[in-house]
Amino acid sequence: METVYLIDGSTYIYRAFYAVAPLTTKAGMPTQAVFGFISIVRRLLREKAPKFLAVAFDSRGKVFRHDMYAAYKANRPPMPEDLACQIPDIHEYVAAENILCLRQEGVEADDLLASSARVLRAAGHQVVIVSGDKDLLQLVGDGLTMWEPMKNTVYDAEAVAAKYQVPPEKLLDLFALVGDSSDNVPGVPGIGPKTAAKLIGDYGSLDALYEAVASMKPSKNQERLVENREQAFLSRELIRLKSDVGVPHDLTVYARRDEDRERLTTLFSKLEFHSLLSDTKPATQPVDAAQFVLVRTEAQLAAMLEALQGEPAIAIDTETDSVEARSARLVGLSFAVEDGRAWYLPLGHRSESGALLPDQLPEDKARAFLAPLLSSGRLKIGHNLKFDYTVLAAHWRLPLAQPLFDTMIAAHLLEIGGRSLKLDDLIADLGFRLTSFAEVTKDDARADAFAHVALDAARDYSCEDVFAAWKLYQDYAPKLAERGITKLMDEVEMPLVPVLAAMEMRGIGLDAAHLDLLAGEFHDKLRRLQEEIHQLAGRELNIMSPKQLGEVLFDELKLPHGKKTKTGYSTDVSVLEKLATYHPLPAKILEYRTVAKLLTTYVEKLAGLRAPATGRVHTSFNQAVTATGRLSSSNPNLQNIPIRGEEGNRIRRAFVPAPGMIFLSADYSQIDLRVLAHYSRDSALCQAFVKGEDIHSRTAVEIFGVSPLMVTGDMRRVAKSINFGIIYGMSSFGLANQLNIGRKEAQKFIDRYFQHYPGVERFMREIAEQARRDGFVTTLFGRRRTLPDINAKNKSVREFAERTAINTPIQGTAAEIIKVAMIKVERELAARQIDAHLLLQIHDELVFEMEERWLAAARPLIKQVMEEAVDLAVPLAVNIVKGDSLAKG
DNA sequence: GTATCCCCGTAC
DNA sequence: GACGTACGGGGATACT
Repeated sequence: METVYLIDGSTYIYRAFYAVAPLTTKAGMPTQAVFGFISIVRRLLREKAPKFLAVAFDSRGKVFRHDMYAAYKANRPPMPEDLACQIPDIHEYVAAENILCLRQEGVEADDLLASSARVLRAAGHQVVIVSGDKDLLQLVGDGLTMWEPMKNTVYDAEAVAAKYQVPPEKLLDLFALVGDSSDNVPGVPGIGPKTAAKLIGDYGSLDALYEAVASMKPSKNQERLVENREQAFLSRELIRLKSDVGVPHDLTVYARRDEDRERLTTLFSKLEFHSLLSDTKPATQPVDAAQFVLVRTEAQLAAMLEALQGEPAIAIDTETDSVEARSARLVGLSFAVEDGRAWYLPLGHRSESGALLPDQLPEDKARAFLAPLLSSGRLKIGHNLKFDYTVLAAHWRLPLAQPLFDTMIAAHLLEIGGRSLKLDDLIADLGFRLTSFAEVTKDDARADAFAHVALDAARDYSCEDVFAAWKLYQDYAPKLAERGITKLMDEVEMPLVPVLAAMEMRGIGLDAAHLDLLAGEFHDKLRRLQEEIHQLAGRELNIMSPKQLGEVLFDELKLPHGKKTKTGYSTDVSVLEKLATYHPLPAKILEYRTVAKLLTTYVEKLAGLRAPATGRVHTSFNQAVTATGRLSSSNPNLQNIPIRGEEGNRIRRAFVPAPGMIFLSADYSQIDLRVLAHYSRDSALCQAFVKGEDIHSRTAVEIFGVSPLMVTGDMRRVAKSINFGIIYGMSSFGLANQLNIGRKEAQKFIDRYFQHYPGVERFMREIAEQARRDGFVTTLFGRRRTLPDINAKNKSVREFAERTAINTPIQGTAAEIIKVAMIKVERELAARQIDAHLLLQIHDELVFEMEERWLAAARPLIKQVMEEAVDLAVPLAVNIVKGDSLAKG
């Protein structure tokens, strides 16, 4: 018994055409459907490694269903010319890949798939249909599943039943009632999926339903059924798949054969699919351990260094006994160079009793030998170098010197890897499979598992990893150059690595007593609020459960419900605030939520993460997470510490400088709007910044048409909302919601805004056009964000991509500016031997720690370096304040 | 019991 | 549906 994959070619041609960003050859020949189609097939080949498969296509022209029903698919526009011209290349690809192609005049792909599935099932084989077409779900059953690669979901009989409320064998009857507007199959008008599922569920089948229809009690639905009887049965025949068209019975015909490399190469060259071209070269290559050397003695270490001598670029990896770099001890170090040679230097392998194993050089000796290399100006390559940097700096006081090349960050810049940036996953794309950590440690769950791995096994594992990093470098470096972001990599992202590592190592001080005080107070307050809430609700409930809250508010108290969520009625702030006018309960709930949030997310979390010895918390600043190039912070997230409200500020007060030190906080004033001014060159906006005006007041002057002296607090508030909204691509609806005003009025504000800042409107229009044309947007330093949905058919999906297109260059550029500032500030402080150090970055703000005596020198220097970090069309402005905690004001 | 989704709320 | 980027807590739900 074998598993056969049957690919629904036709739907994927269409999907690829509409879903993938427009792509053409240099000469303008459209290619995105071919590319998208190839991507799907390649993914199947890679992930499922099918031994047997076929792909089915629709035939051109009329099919038998047109004879049954002239209007079949009549509402379908003809295939767009841009797509039609790609069809031959798709067939050429299937042929070159040597995959069985099913195609027959007068028959649709669905029928071929149904027929093929039937004969294969009859012969006892498993069938997996690769498709996103719901009509094919009627085939699902014993031994036959459907895989939807776009969503990566598998449908078996249960999944179908869960989705449609009827088992797959009754889907045909269900669809007969519902119809299908895309194929112009009528069904019974007025009957949707819900009603249909109920009817089929109640009566068992379409036939049974119609037998009973006469005796049903009169209703709208009954009328509809009676009136459209013919249509329902016709619909069923239209949707019913034909499973007896001629298809190969012999399994061997479906067997996966070797692809025709030359033919593929020719095709990919013609289509200018450069990334696929390189893919075809190394199919799968085992990592060759023959050139992996275990370095046991001083002589061997000297020999290794000798071999590394002439190498301009060296990949490095550290093995440790902990995932926490700051506290980790070194277990080993590995090095790799271009031709596949790699070395493993064991240092901290231990017996079960904890004693060091023999055949390992002493650490101080290793350090002395390696220091010249690690401090040299040669390129050091690694995957997640911040980890290795931290281990070496914390453990050996030996920071890795620039230049660096972090393959994880490079992959992120190149938008490679989807959601996984793990070394194993990235190197798999280049055709290598690595031994997993679980394999080499034999599932040893101890934190220091690697220290107990035998030396030979550790050598192979570590050398594989460092070899992989080298290979990634080889692949990524030219791709960065192709995108024109080598400078971003070399001059921004890589120099930032040591800066972030140092910030993480320093941590920030926490006042434990103050946290304890807050915890006690918040607990008391929550207890009191809980009692009051239960009193007002008339019963006990879990206040944190939106579900239970909804029951009390909307079912029991009958308060008016507003917007819905997927699972019930919303109970978020905006809803509860409105309800507060009807009943005292919602206000109490809001208060409870606020305090609970502060207690669990901040007070308790921070107290738990304090390092006992120092009382400091050490966040992780991640450089390869966000789509725009911002940093993110986790464990704990120190970029979302509360700032609004008195209680939030009390949490900020828990962050304190070390004894004898002070904080200095420097934040960019309106950096996003200044970037917008730079991009748009809008003269009013630029002028406002050049003159150093309060931008929100200035905007208020413009949109309300009053003199500067007449601007009220309310006017400024409205202007501020608009200024922020603009950066996010907000609509009149959004602004209206934000300001609690009518939509018309909101639109009026927006109109007036654009009237006075016409350059901004032009910028927004042009960036969206550019995104539609290129399929991506870029930042000042060339970071690219691909927008797959920018030409989507679905309006809300497309509009979301458009807002992203507007926001990303602004947010991304602001992120780059502050990154550059961080690098320069640290450099300048060090050059002047000013002992002031970065602790935090909060997107537009930098927090430093220093002794008071450095303040006078540090303050103007930091301000100047930040303001001059990059050269924009408008000046950058920095506010800078001293503090004895993070509290504001 | 664990993993994941969803809702909600905090920051810029 | 309607305002962009994150992280994270807790409940609800799905899965093992």
